[in-house]
Amino acid sequence: MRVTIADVAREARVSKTTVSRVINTKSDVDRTTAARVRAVIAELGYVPSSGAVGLARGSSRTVGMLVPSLTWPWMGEVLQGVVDTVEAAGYGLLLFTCNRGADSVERFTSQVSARAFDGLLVVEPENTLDTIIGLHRKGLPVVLIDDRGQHPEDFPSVVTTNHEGGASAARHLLAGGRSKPLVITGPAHFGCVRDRLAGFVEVLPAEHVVVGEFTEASGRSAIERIIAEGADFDSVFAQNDVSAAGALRALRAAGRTVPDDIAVVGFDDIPMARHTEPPLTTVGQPTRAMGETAARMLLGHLGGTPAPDEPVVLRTDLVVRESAP
Amino acid sequence: MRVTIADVAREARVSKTTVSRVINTKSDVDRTTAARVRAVIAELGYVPSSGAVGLARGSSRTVGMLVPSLTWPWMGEVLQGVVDTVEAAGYGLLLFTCNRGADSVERFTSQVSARAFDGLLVVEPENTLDTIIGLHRKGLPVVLIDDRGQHPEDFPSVVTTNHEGGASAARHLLAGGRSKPLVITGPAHFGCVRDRLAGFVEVLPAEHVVVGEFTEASGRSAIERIIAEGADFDSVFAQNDVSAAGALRALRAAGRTVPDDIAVVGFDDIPMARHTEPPLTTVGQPTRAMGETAARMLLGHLGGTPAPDEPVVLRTDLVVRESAP
DNA sequence: CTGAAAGCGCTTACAG
DNA sequence: CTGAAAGCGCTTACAG
Repeated sequence: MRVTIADVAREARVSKTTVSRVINTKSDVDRTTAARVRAVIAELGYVPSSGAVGLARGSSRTVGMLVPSLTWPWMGEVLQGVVDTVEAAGYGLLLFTCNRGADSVERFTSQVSARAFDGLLVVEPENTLDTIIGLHRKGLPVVLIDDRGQHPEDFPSVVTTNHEGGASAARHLLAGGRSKPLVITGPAHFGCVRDRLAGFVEVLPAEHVVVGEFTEASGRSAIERIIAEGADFDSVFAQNDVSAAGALRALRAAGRTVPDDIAVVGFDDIPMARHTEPPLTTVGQPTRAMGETAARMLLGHLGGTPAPDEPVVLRTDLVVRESAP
Repeated sequence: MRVTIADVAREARVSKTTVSRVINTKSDVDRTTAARVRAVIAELGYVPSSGAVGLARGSSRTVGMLVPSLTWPWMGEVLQGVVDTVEAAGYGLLLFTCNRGADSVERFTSQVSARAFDGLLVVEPENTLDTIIGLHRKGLPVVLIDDRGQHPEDFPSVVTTNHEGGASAARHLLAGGRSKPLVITGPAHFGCVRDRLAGFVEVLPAEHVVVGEFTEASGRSAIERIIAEGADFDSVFAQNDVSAAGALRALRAAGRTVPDDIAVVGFDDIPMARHTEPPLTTVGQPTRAMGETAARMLLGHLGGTPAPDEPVVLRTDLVVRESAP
């Protein structure tokens, strides 16, 4: 049978109130009484029921996290950062991915109403931003981990320096003597895509820009198309590593040598980047730090610190490998 | 203010008992009464508090999952399989990684006593098996996702055909005309390492066996060492893809061509496997299915279906790519 | 078919 | 410094 606060109270010959006070280390408990209660707690192996505590206190000491997918290359790092931070604070992490359409979004929002968690971290799944904003308006603390650069105003979020990241890629290529870049972007409606491109072309104007889809296939076909067109280019800036990997493959298939003929720079620095042939120079995103920072912001908010209304900006960093030395 | 069952009852002019019966679709409620209650529920946007329900019912409709790391290449797939299954059943998923030593293991076990979840899925973090077994003995439903082949007897678990996987790699190399394989294993104390090796050598005896660590560096150094020794080999079976990637790199550095000089086969089929140079032939593990299966077993157990006492075995499948055509 | 009441295991004014 | 009692929002015998 479960050990309850009543058992502890009886055994220690005090009231449940006093036991509660000891557990929650309130002042105003006699030192020897407190010691006796603690001894009984240890002896009985008592642990407060999280459900009961949550009900009585009106909070669950649990944080929710909503993500579009768990298999994206950088998601593991973000999650790890979140879990580490949340666990260290004594909170639990409830994980959701609503990838079954409207139905599952609804299921998710009902968990919110059920008060299953006190606050929410979100990497936005496609078409859920309105829902998220709605929940936030209704009082749910939310922090957005913004991988797309399209957070609404005044919304607590962590972002990275996409513009500067693009610029750093351009500076690196320029310093390496490249002047005719091909840019393979991601989907055009993402803010990060616009920012990375803007940062890049400010430093190094690009005659060739192909809109990709952040997929290997789109990276590959961008190269195939541009080569078929007979375009003249000496370098590639792919806006994520996955499409950069596709580009590397297509270049090799076309008989172009990387980096001698064509230098290639990616974006993200996912684990795969060090295993491509040749290893990929890329603009690294601090994925783990993004998770940690977002979690800290949310926990802070739950603890009473007002969330910053400006997005928190984390730095990207160029990682130089063989594809663009 | 939160809408409670009392609000619904008042508005629908019935007792809380009746509302509860409607929510939980018990029989014995007048059709028109039920309809009226449902209408009020919809109108008020009432959602039962998960904490209160859990407390009253003694269960949380939440499953816990304990993993050693969230950044391992195949963990995302396992997690996705788990989350999909658990969500579809209307359960929540509480995620734990106790990678801060004994301290965090303790924190985790106290969550168990707190009844934060009804059952546990675990990919065993180093040195926690005893704790897990202890929790299971005390009545916590547990299903082990066994990536190492070292589950105790009579423990509900899902495993893969490591022995057959090793054998399939050997058969493939043999069919390709290879006869002098080098095997790069993982840590010797893992059951899966022994099984994969045993399956392999039953088909194709290996003169050269190097104990690795499932890391890129260990794969690389295994090749460097064996080449330095002047060993004669025409193929490599690396027991995971990460070390196979290291092997590919070292072979290239040593001027050996893959697959012409040396054929290479890995194990796992992580996403990276299709991006190595050349793309890696590998023994695929059904990682997502492992997660799904384990989750289904656990949910079934929570629902009353007795858990199978034999491990559930999932099939590995050879994926042929260019490194060993 | 329906409801009053007790109970799940805590916390928190309130009173002393 | 301590305790009795009410309350958090549900479910579940029990009685009708």
